Amino acid sequence: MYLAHPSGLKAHTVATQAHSKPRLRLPWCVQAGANLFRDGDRCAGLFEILSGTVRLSRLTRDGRRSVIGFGFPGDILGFGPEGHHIADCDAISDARVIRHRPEGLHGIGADPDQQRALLNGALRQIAGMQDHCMMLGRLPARDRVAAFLSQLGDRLGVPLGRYLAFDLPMSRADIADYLGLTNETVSRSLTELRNARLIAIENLHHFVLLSPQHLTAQAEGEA
Amino acid sequence: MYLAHPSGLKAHTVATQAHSKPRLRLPWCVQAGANLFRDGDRCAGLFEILSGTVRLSRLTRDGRRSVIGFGFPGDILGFGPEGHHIADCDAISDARVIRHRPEGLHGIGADPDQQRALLNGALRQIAGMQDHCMMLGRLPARDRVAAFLSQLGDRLGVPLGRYLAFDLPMSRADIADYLGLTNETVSRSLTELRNARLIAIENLHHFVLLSPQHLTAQAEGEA
DNA sequence: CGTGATTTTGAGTAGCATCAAGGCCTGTGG
DNA sequence: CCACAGGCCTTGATGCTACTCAAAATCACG
Repeated sequence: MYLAHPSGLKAHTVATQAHSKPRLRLPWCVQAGANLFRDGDRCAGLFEILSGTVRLSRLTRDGRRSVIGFGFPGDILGFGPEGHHIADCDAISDARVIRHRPEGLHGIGADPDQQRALLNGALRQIAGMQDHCMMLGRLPARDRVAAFLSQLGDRLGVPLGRYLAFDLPMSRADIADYLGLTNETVSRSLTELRNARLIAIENLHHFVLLSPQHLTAQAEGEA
Repeated sequence: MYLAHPSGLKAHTVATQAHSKPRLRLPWCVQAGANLFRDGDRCAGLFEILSGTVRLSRLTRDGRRSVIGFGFPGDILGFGPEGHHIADCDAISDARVIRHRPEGLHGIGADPDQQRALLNGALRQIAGMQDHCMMLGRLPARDRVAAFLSQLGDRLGVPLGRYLAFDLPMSRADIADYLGLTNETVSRSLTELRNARLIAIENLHHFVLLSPQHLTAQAEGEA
C-alpha cells in the first residue's frame, strides 16, 4: 500500500524488528523539495515519516499532475505492486524519515505477523481511497475543500478551545491537484469557507477550524 | 482488498486449498439483482466470481450512490478492513460465485503464501484505484467513458477482426455512478464516441470497439 | 399489444476552468 | 533599511462543460 496509518502497521513493524536483525536505519533528513523516489523506481524499502510532510504524485501523459496523497508523521509509505514504485514522492517540508527493508513484502521467509500487519494497512488504505474517489465523483468544489480541511484537522489539529488549529504545509496547487480542482477554485472555496465563519486563515499556511462539526457536515454534502 | 485480478491472487488461493482442509464450497448461483453482502456486514468469506457480473457500491449520507467497482469472472472480492464490509455488493446479471473462508486474513495460523498473495492483490488494487482517482479528477466526461470502455475491452473483449466486442452488463446509471457523471452525460458521451466512429452500439448492452487504440488514446486525454 | 422502465435527445442553467490582472509575502542586493 | 524582483495567492470577467429539468424514443416484460 502507499499510505498506511500508524495503528496496526507501525506497531507490528516495530515489534518485528525488536527480535530479529536490525532492519532499522538511522533517521534520514530530507530537505523540502527533495525527492524520496520516482515513478518506476525499484522499491528499495518502506519509508516511515517521523516529521515533516511528503507528497505522492503521478504525471499524466499530457504532463498534468495528480496528487495521490500526502504523508504525515506516523505514516508508512513507499511500495507498490510488483516491487516497483508507481508514483513520485517528494518532501514538501523538511522531513525526517526512517527506511525499513521490504522483506515483509517480497522475501521468501517473510514474517507472518508483519505480513498480516501490512495487509491490514493495505485494506485500510483501500477504504480511504474509496472515500477519496466518492468525494472526487460526487462533491462540489467547496465541499471537497471542506472535506480536505476536516481530514487534516482530524489528523494534525491541536485543540484551541473548541477550535482546531494546524499548519497546512502544502501549496494551494498541491491541494488543487489532490482534489481535482484548479488552484483558483481552491482559493475561492477557502474564502467562501472563511466568509461562512467555518475557518480562519491566520496566514497562508496556518488554519483554524472554527466549527469542525459544521465543516464535516459540509464535507458530507449536507448543505 | 475489494477487487483482485486473478493473476497472483487466484492461483495462490487455489494452490493453498489443494493441500489443506477443503475450504472451497460448491458454486453458488446468485440471481440478477440479489445481494451478496451489505455495508457494515461482518465478513463471512471471500467471493470468487465464476460467471456473471457484480457491482460494489456505497451510499452517501444524502442518499446518492457511488459505484466503487465491478466484479467480473476471475475476480475475488469481499473483505474490507477490520473484518467488516464497507460496501454493498449486488449481482448485476445472474452469477455463479464460490465462497472462500477468510483464514488468510484474520486467523492466527494463517498461511503465509496465501497472505502474500492477498497482499499482492491488495497492492494491485490500490494501483488501480489510483488510476481511477486520476481519471475522476482530471478527465472530461467523454474521455472517462472512453477509458471505461477501453478497460472493459481489455477485460472482456473478444477479437472480431481488428475490433473488440463485448457485452456491457451494467446500466447507464451504474456507469454514471462509477464515473462520477449523470446518466444523461454518459448517454451523450456514448453517442459522441459512436459519431466519431470509435465504437458501435449494436444494442443497449452489446458494444464493439472499432478502434481500440484511438479509444485508449482518448482515454488518456490525448484529444 | 400495452405498460412501465430505461435510454436518448433537447433546452436552459449553474459551476468550474480559463485567461488575466492585482496583491501579498520572501529573499536579494544596493 | 529600503527597493526591487519573482513566486505564490487572491480576485475578477468570460466561456465552456456537465448538471438539471423535461419530453420523446426505445426496450423489456406481461
